[in-house]
Amino acid sequence: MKDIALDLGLSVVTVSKALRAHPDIAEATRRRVLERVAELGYQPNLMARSLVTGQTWTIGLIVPDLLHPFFAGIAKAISNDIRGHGYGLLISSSDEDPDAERQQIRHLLARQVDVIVLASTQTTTDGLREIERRGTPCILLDRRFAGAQAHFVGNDDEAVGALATAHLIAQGCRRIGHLRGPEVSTAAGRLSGFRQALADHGLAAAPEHVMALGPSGDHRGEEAGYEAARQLLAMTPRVDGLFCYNDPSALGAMRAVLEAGLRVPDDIAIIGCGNLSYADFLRVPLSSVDQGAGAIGQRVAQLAISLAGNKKAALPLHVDLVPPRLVARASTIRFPRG
Amino acid sequence: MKDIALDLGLSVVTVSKALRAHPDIAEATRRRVLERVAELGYQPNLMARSLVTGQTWTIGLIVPDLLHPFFAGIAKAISNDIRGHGYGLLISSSDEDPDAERQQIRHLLARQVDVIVLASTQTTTDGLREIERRGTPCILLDRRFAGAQAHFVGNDDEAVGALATAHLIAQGCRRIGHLRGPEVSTAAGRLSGFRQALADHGLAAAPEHVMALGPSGDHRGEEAGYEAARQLLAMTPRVDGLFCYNDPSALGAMRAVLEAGLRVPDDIAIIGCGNLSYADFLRVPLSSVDQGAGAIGQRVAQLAISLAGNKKAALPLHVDLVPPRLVARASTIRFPRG
DNA sequence: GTGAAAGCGCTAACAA
DNA sequence: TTGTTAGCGCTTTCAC
Repeated sequence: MKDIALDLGLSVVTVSKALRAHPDIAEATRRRVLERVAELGYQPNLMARSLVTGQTWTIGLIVPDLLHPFFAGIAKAISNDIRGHGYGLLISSSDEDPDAERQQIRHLLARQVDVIVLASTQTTTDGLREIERRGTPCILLDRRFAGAQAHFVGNDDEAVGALATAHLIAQGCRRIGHLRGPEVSTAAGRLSGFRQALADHGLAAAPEHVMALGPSGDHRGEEAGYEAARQLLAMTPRVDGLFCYNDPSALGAMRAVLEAGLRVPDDIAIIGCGNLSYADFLRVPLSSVDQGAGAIGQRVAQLAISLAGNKKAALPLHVDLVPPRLVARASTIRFPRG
Repeated sequence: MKDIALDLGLSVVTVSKALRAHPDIAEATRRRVLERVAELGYQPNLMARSLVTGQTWTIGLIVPDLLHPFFAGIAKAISNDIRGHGYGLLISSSDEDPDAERQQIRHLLARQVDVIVLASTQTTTDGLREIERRGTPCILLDRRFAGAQAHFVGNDDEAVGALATAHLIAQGCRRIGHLRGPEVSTAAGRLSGFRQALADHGLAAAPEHVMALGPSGDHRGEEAGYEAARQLLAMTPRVDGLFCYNDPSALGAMRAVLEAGLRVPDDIAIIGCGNLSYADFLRVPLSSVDQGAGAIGQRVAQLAISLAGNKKAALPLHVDLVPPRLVARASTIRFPRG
């Protein structure tokens, strides 16, 4: 295409420089070039440029499920925030499948992305080896790993658990249960925050009041929550407050409680996590902890951009814990003054 | 990297061919090469390859809002379906902003994507000119345009409207209203299907029973639906069935109806469109028309892959109308057998 | 079956 | 201020 631009009697180099506003180019020539470029609607081939500069202006994102509002929200925020900086976002959904995820990682690496952003479904840190070996900066999202040579942006999950639990305590709950999630950092953090908040108020959870939701994760969360809550209701003494790993499980738990002829929040107050968009419209609007997907996405975008710029000097590992926000609705509000 | 592979005493060419399972390469050499490649964890640079082959194995996707479950579902399905074929998905959210969308189009073009998939927010077909000029195949998604030189995959919106309306009629509604959406093909199609279904049953909508939701689109759909429904309730005679452009507006409408002391579905049956995931958990579970985002995504993926292969011989314009599916819930079911 | 030469579209050094 | 020479990492003829 530059050949075509040579009908200005210039060399390819000059045009190239003019296009990138290189300092040592005459204002007049630059004008002529830009004008002709506009006429022809010419656009430089970014691939070719990348091949020589080594920067692709591409950020790779791998999430377990694009349909999940949390990840979709993050993806949207990243997309919006990098747009103005000239970056593109290569997204793939790993479908909660560790093998697919590894394949995606290799794929992104082959495409020479500048940064990889990864909400991993792996259980080990092995999958990251290849990324490290290539020297590609990596940002872990949401789920944390112990010895990973990667940056991290996600929620402060202990704060999530503590926030929800403290709220239940403030609403007068004293026998608080927890439906805990799978064996990933988020679930562990929320459980730990739960325990911490109880301890801070001189309380403790009865062991049988902490139920695991099973490996279903968010998939069949409603059913898992329903089942777990039914078991929990059979315990004596009964819980009077329940913090659920996520909103779907909280929904299921609420169904179980209502079916048992109990009232929410009077008999049992229920709070979830995720603040899904339907929370307002339920039979009993669901209290929840908002994770701030938008904020997470913004911070990821900002970090990714700075990493993409500094390909050589690896920045020190950055850990960014986004604070959660409590959204109290009818399912927990027992005292109007709250 | 190939240089490194030259420690096998082969030429770059041979390695290149071996990697791509070129026919005229000795099985023995191929083995040696692949072995060494595995040892080193070498991966060919896809950019460099693209530069010479002209195919980038990249599909560009632009949607108005990645957070919207309809588009997120499509994106997820596309991502999953192209994965195995070696394609990558470059996604961007235009945020319902036509200018941002045009910028994204140029960006994708500069990146030499093989196919552009676009759920456009444009009102005219001008934005597509550049795509055509470049000869990049284009698939329009969801929203249709009259004279566009592009393929189309989306819902059969007339069928959406007809399906919902026929269902209301079958449930005994006779004075059916419609909250219609903005001036895009989807809203027009649903309105037209609505009218057609009524006509097919010897009915017609009173003009004052068709209310526009205003330009809010899906954004503040709930409020828009609430407002529109309140106006509708003031009319005499009152509607006994209501087909809403989307689920959020149906939710708002339901709120208005319940607040007015009327029953759903006994006094007014309500159906939306989109089948959002919360529909099951509402005070009155909401009937809806499912658009089949997954199916749309699959068909897009399939079409995109075939287009990406045939860059030279432009395929005949393909129009793929995915049939909608009725999901009847409590908000419309008046006759248990219905 | 293998390799040498040429080039994809662009930019980095240096020279002019 | 502009142009020349190289070369990014790969694939394509087309000889050998």
